[in-house]
Amino acid sequence: MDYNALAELLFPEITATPEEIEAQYPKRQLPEGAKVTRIAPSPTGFMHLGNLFGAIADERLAHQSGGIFYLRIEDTDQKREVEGGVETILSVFADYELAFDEGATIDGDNGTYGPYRQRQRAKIYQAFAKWLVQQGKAYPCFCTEEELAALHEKQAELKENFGYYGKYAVHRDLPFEQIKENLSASEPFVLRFRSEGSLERRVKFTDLVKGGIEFPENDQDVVLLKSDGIPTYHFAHVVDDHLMGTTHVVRGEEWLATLPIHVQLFAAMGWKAPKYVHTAQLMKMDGESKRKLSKRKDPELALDFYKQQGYCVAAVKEYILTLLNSNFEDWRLANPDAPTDSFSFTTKKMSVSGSLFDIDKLNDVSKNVISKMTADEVYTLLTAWAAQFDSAFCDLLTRDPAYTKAIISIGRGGAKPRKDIAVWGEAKDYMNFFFDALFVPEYTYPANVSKEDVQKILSSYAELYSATDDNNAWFDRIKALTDSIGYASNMKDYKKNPEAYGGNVGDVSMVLRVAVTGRQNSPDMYEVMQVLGAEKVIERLKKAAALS
RNA sequence: GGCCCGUUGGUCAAGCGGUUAAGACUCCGGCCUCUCACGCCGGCAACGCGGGUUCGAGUCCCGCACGGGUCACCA
Repeated sequence: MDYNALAELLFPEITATPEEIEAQYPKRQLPEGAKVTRIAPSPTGFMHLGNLFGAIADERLAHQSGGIFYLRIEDTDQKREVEGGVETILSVFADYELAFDEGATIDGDNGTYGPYRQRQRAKIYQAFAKWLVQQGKAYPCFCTEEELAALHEKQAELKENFGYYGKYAVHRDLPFEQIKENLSASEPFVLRFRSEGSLERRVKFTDLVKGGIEFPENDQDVVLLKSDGIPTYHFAHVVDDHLMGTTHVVRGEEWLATLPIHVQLFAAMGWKAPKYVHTAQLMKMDGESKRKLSKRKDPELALDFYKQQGYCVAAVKEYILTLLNSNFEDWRLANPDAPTDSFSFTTKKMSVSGSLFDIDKLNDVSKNVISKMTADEVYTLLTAWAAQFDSAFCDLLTRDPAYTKAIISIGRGGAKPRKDIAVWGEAKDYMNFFFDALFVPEYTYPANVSKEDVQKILSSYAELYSATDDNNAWFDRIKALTDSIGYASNMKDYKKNPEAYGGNVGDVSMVLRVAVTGRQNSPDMYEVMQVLGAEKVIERLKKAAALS
């Protein structure tokens, strides 16, 4: 077989040589040890937690080492591509503040190792494919989908391994004349790799997460170029990551099974393979068993869902980091206020087995993250969320920013900050009584306090309240009121001899709390009254008295 | 079915031949306290099974079981 003639027959319009292309992608000039990583999603219009998982690892690995983190769009499957898919990807990474040094952007590409969209690189892959054909390492296969399906069935019956290999690789040695004839009849074909691998031989490999692994060589004649001339993942990965100088490929462990193919392809091209980091899958409970997060089955794990619920970016990132590096949590405990970027991320601390996504843990992390924010930060994030998902609430929040910030400030700062909300979606319930429009009181008083006493407490306190009191003076007044109606102002006294009193200072406080906030749980009453203002407090006391 | 990866409390996980088998989340008590939250103290709860190796095994080896992944002109 004249492979040069075959190459010309197959790719008459491709003139670029591998050398010429390589010249356009010079070796990157980076400091010693700098890692080049990439995130390479498909524009399917859907991003979920798993995508972020890898992206955060990529970003840290690159930027921590003074390297490059870039975005490549893997749009080789036109069938699955949706309109705006690239925009979705870009907006998610923008939301999560993952900064790319180069790659696809909204108006094109940024960087000198592009193009960063694979379909635009078709000619590049084809040039390398042609070169493989010239060496007899690749050949056209005219099998139809039906024929391949039939082959699969036959192999199932015979209990043989599935796929296109060995004796089943029927078009492996098609005569030149036959190929020429098929081509002139416009028969579609794919370009397959001619595998010299054998299941008898084993290859050893080191994965940065899994450690040493060993597997049989690949014996499949995998598809390099699909019938539309666009490469499969396998070929695109090898060509792109070589040309673009990727040093570390971070990807999900579902790729482990195809690693023999990639290793084989790199060797066939005469290139050095990158280091691989196969990350354990994020799992989800499905009935009794765990399973990999699935795009189709788990829409609630779409990043959109978190955005809608009002999980803040910092919290989601922080949670992912705890999953990604097992020592992150301890580090955070020891360095509560350090920026996450100062944590030294390492592939050595990545888990080998898949972990279950735990919403309770995320909520806990989120409460901590929010509790450490300033009131201004919370105000900015909360109103931004509300603007998108609850515009009526947003109007209330932004009507008087100083007032809203005062609400947010309650219990904030100090050594023991409140941790009331995990997601912005909970904020409305938490603070509703501060807004008349949302104030729907439920006047349920302590059972041991008589109606008369409720009236007494409410009317007396309406006269007593002074907004200029400090916290102690404020409580002294309540205690005085408590004594005046024959209740115990000292809890210890009360506990010693409960029969001697009608109730205690806690009961009195509760009556006031119910009247002012319309419920039995609230943040610190003194602060609540300060924020509400004397006028509103007295108005609420009177309203409650009238309705009780 | 073949191949590959994995298996410590409900969840996330330390552990690297000798530990009372850490810690975090959840849950349950208690304390603090004007409620809640925070905080503090305490509690429940784990090395998949069977063989080896060894004075000694969660840790090493071999089987098995179970779970997961993968076997496309999808990535």
